[in-house]
Amino acid sequence: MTSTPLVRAFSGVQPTGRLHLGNYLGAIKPWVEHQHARENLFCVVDLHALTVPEAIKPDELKARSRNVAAAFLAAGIDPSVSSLFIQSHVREHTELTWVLNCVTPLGWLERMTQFKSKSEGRETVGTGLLDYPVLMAADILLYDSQVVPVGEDQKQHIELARDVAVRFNHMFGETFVVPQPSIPLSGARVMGFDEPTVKMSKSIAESRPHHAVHLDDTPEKIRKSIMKSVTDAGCDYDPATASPGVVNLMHVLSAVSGEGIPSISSRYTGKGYGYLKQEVAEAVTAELAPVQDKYRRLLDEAGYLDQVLAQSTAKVRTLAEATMTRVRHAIGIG
RNA sequence: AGGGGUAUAGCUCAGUUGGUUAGAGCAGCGGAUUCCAAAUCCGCAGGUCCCGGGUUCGAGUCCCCGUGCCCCUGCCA
Repeated sequence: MTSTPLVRAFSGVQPTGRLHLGNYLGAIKPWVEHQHARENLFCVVDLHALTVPEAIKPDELKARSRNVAAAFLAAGIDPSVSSLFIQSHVREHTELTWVLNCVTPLGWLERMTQFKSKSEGRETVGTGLLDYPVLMAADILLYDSQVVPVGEDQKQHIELARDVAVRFNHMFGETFVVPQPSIPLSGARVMGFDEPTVKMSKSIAESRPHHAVHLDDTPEKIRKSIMKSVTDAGCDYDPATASPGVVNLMHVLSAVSGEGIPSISSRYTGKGYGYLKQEVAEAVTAELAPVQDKYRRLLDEAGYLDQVLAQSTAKVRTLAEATMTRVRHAIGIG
């Protein structure tokens, strides 16, 4: 049986902070639902987690990387279909980064908006923070990735990866596949429960417990965070005019139940927000329960997780080695 | 490299001539209130006072060494 090769997609997730409902509904769940549509490489990018050295907790980083991988499996990523591996386990990422560094003009990095916003106000900025987009380019180019599903905030980084690939190809001959950004699969954009005007964020959630619902939260905590979520003094469920917090709650409910926003809106018209919150809390708890169950089992008997990671790593390493051989040959090293 | 300034709670900062248990505002957490939230009120928690030495009965405070950051002046095959 032969089939046309699937488009290869690369997705990275940082092992910083705990995964939350926004990560789940916005990214993981849609990935699971569409994992047969293309060849997916899911990479826990622990090297990217080093870019803010003040935040590195060496004794926790390994565990966090494994936790993220376990969460992916628990959410339904099928390791026989998709690859799931940890970035630092494939050494070629760092080697390619150095080569690409030498090809990347400094100005390209200095004008990255994420670098500017992340370095703003910080006392010291490590070189790694500036170099972050090059590491990301290496991640993508190493596997001849054709598409990279990212949100608006990461689009500039994909463009940099393209620019670097084109520049290298131009200087040293056709070596890299030039990747395309792709709209992430129709994921919900979940806003912070305590501040519904900003996207739910792992870093904010670390200092504000009720900012997010985490994948490993207890039902009591889930309920509390949702009940405490910010709304307004009125009673408006019209998606066009309702306050951000109410709209966010309706989106979350829609994402887990599949019910359309207009239907939810009309069901609750005339009722207090408390009732909506209760339903959201119950729906989220029910949605997460089986995932949490599997997640705990995976971490309890770590053998399976390690085996999955080892198999995926071996598989993707073949791709990485092939690319690096081309790169070394093109540029004259190795 | 030299000179100066600075380092205290998650953030912004107080902290007297060296003196009891290092404080405030904001943020956070819990409670009251509210259909829920907000506002308000009550309460709670949070610190290696940058690291290491020294002086002293006693050091956040004084001295020395180191480190990070900011400013100035230089050096640079």
